[in-house]
Amino acid sequence: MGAVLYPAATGQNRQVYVLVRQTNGGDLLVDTLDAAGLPIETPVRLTPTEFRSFVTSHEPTTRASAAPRWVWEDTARIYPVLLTAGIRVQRCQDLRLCHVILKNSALTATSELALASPNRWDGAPVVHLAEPQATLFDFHADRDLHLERPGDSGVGANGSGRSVGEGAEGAVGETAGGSSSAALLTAVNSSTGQEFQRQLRAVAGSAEPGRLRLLLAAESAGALVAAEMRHAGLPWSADVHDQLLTRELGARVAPGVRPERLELLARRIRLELNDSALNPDSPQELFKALQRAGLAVTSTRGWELKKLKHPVIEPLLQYKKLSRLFSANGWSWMESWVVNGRFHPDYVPGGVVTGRWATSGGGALQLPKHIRGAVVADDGWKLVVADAAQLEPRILAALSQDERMATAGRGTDLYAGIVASGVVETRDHAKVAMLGAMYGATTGESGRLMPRLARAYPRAIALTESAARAGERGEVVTTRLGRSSPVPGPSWHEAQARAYDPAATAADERRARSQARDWGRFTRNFIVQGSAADWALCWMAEIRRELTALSIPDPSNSGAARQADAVTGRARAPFDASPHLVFFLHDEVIVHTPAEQADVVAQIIVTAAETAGRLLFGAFPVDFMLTVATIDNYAQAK
DNA sequence: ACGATTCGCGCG
DNA sequence: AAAGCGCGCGAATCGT
Repeated sequence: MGAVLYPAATGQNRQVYVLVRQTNGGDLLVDTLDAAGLPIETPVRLTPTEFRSFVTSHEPTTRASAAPRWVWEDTARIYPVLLTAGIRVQRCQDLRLCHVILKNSALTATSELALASPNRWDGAPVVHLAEPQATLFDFHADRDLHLERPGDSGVGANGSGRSVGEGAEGAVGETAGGSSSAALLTAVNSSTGQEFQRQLRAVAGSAEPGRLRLLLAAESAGALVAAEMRHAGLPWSADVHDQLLTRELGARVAPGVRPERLELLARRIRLELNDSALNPDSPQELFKALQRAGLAVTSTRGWELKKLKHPVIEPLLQYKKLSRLFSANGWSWMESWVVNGRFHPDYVPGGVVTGRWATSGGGALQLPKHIRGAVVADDGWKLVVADAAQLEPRILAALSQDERMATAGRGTDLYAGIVASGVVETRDHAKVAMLGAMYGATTGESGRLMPRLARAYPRAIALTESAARAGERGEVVTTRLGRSSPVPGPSWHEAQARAYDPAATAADERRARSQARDWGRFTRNFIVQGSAADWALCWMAEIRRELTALSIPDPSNSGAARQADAVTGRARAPFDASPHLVFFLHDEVIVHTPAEQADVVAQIIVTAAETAGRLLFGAFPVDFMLTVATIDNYAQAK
């Protein structure tokens, strides 16, 4: 395997960590640590205001100086407050997210961290804001740093009304006894400090410290990006959106009322099905009405209805389409999530077991294609939209070192390359066959085409198969950078055990086999989807780093302007003047940029993809092709 | 009445 | 076209 460019633990560029902890009183305890995690300066206790100044003064103002890595428990909690004060940081280690990775990774399975009995670092994920307005937009600049976990106010899970300080640093046993400030000021004695030490040791003691170090850095960078994207928001034209809704649904109506077009369609459906009381939103009622009309359906799913011939089908499909638009992305959605021309969704880094992000509000990852025209760049600005083409097959080629598959995708659409190699006849077949290989299809067209793929690309297919077999045995699989799949739950193991019992019935065996195969399909997909997520995080982290560098003066470039407002002398808001990420969707990013910088941004995105490929796979010759478009609104992409 | 689950559909 | 992976969300429906 070629040399892989993982970051070194130590070296010329000595890493400085700044450990940030919260106190009961709202102050912050800040320790500067060396690369080994040992204190190198006297710890300081800062008020929130002092902390903001501290962060600002420690972030580099030129490209020549290295940024510290801020080490804190939870980026989602602390970083929005800094952003609101106009402060960005370059790097961090999010202990909460990194803990999850290290706790589960097969690469650190024997570490002290992984073997420890469950503690507060294994707790439930933070509760995210349901209403973005609550703390994000009502924030007053001179209000004190506010580190409460938003969802914890009111009725908590245990109803105890546990204070922030207790949750963060006290009342967790580790600083028990003397919670004097002297004790709290000792980094190594704090829960946060101890956790950081455990994480450093887990990485250093693993078989692949370089990969894990990269993964933790990328995951943490993702947490920064998620907070920044939510803060900046996706440019959103409420006017365009409203016009689209009005055109499709009719004029806006009061909540709880069906818009005109929906109501008319509902009446037609009732008429055609001869059921004057039918609620077309009720699958149950609809199913019965369809049966009564003599339609042999097994469900009310759209794709099943599409195959039928009956006067009700057309209005019904139309109704389903429009009611979806109305309920998922209608006016009430706009009210909730679009503020001052920006869509502020709540991203959840690490929200998916594979390492993909999830959302906990706003549904940003399910933004329907037909409303993307409402994503409109500001005047004088552009959207640079980039999509990693056929990312997962390319990841599979690299993971399995399948040079023939990599060759099929070199400089071209990978599916087209498979066709050109004579493996299958059409691009569609190539795509269906590849998806089948990565998802574990056994039947249908995909199942039929798979064997041809296996003959042409034995290494790639062997990898997906071995991942599936591992899952069927209940084993763990691991992504390129070290994120491991969860182990199946107790009911899975019980089902397997039952099948081996002498008294097992045929049904027991069938159930066990079926569940084993289910889990195999999960692990089969996990290595590909998860490694693609590894790649995408590195890609995005690289993009972010380079975009940030654009706004940091280059010391060799004399006369570079400081990022300050000429009139007030105060730092500019972080995102109102320079290119920044505004959207991320698994294998796609959008950067909002002043028009004159769009070309530079596009180049940064392309270079970042190459860098991400090298970071994961070293010299292995696989292309990560992008489609890049500089446009005014998102509907113009592809 | 209200929380949990199911259905259907949006995205990759 | 509609199986094969991963999600979130809203409305209806189930369960207590």
